[in-house]
Amino acid sequence: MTLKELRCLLAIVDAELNISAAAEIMHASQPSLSRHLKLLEDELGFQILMRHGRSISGITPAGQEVIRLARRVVNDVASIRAYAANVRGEETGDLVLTTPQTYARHVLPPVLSTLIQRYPRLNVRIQNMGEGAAPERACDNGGDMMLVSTAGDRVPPGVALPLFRWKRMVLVPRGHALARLDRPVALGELARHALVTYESSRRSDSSLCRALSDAGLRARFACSAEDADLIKVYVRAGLGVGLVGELALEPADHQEFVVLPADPALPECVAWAILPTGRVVRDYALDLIQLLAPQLDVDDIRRAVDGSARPAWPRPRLWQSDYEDVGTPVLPSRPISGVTRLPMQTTYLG
Amino acid sequence: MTLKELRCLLAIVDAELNISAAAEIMHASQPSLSRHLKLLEDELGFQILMRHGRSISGITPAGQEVIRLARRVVNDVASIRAYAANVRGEETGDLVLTTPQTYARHVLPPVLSTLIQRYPRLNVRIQNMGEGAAPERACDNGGDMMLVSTAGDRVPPGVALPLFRWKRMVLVPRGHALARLDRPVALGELARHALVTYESSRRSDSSLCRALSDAGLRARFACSAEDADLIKVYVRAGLGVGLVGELALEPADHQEFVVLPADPALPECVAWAILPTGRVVRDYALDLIQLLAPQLDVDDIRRAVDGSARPAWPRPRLWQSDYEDVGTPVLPSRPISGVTRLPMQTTYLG
DNA sequence: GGAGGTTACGTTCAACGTAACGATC
DNA sequence: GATCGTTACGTTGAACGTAACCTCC
Repeated sequence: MTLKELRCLLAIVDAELNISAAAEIMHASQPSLSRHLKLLEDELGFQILMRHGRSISGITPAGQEVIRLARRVVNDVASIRAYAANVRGEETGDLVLTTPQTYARHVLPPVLSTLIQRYPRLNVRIQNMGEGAAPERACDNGGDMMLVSTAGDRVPPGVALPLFRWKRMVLVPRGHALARLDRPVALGELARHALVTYESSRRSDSSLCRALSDAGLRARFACSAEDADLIKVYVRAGLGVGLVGELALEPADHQEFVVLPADPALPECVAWAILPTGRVVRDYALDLIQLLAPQLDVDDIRRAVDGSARPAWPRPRLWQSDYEDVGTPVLPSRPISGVTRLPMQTTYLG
Repeated sequence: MTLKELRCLLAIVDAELNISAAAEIMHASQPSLSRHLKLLEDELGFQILMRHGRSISGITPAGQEVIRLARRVVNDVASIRAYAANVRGEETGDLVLTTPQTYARHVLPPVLSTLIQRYPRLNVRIQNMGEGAAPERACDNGGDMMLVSTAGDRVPPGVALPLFRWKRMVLVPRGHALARLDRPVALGELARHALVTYESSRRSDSSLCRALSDAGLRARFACSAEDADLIKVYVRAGLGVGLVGELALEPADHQEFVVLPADPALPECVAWAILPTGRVVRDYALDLIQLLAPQLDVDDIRRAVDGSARPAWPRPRLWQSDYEDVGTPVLPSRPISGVTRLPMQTTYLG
């Protein structure tokens, strides 16, 4: 069994069981992958993938488990590489973020700007994700970090770091019935209007629906989107009362809309960073977390990821709406890596 | 980076940094290992091992971490192999047990006999271990399972399965002052005599010492051993009052000695099986656990090992001294493996 | 000078890609 | 007949072992 065989298997699986496509991705010939797969199956003594004659049609039950284990192996190898890159003080690499649109649009820009200033050759890739969706397959997608919002207690698997808290705000066009309130909008008032809010709030177990049903009320949705900016568009178009994260509000929105706090009974949301358990985290990924949540301790994070401790995280601070006004975010002093960096040529004498 | 390189690194480390010795173990030439190590170090960009000129003198700090990660990789690969062997219904393989002498001598014989009957080609290797020693490096030694005793709450790392409980018994020669008691020996009486007991009970945080000091008493040791049979020898020689696990008592001992229960204030001991977290467990290892602790659920164990659940284990039963009298232990019905076994030639159609 | 690690070199075999083939839709 | 996987085969290069070399006790 070789790493190459395992990587081929995963490539084939990730290419939706198309060997030719997987071969392209791996920059190898198709027969080569075919062969590696066969070798692996021969060694294990059973089929991993099911065949319809000559085409691959699925994964055997045992294959599922093999794939899970194979993923662990290649992740572990990636960890060694990442660790070495940290030791070398390498400042290049990939950073694959899976994040809801709201963070990508309203939280990450200044933060990533600072990060890229520090690591000019860093390659950040932002993968969009539904506001609250895909909590299960958290970090199995190979990404380095996932950002999620929760209002309840269901934290997805992996190492979950509470970054900051934020509140939802009510958004109505000037001249709307609620516009003259000048105080938090009560749950009852929310229930009386058609709402325009996040897709994820529509689920009956969402914090919004639960807060309303706890008060004996029920939400009525005019329209929902995954994207706070789209929500604004529909509020502007008069479809209903908007309910968005304060993160998404910019100065111009306060000009155009009337923005009111929501009933305090509507729970705060928490932004979490989810790190894959056991994988070594690159220094720049920790830097990103530091920028998002200065209250977190880097060593605590490392210990949590490698499983050697289960720290009690500090309560996250409230997000300040106009991040830029508070000054450009700063990076902690370097190096943050847990080990002393060795210049490559140094000969280590005992 | 290849698996071979990682394996070479570990072989060198495990051969106490002697490449030549490691080469012998790996059935390869010494320059080959030397080369693999160099390739790995070149790829990582820093030294893993420290050199005094041409001899290897130690491990760099970063190297320690690389070794830790490398161990994880090769363990994970071993897991794939073990899983495949389970799927194939393979009944051959190694089972490396690390166990205190008492279990090896008094608990395992009938159990392993049954196991070997079921798996005639199984290769069991028993590694001796101090009665309570080496709790940290639990399963890092590459073994499949570790048996330990605890009387307190300090359970070593890994997946700890409570197998059974046992009590300590007081052992005195016929004619000894305590011999006519015919009732449990009180703590005060124990403290008045020189004791002959397990090495591990000598530690000031042992359950024996704690029980005595809680009663304002202090133990006096005449002699201690890791081996219950040695303890009997010294009791026979009149060195003091013996204190041994009931497991270690055989019919002949009741003839020769006077055996009395110890004060109930002396806590019961629990026998634990420690499995390495995350490693796939071979079916025969689970069978062994079943024989030792029929109350444990096989699927619970699998879930605990792969990290997908953290079951509440049932309270272990009390060990019965004369195991053989209760009948030969029986194995659960087969197959216990979590997956359907595939005959090797079967073509899986989707 | 011996134990133990590195360098040099020739050989071998494993892995790759091209091309031909087969099967399935 | 187009798509996709397998088999066949020739070539190349990576990895191994032997032997020579170095170097520190």
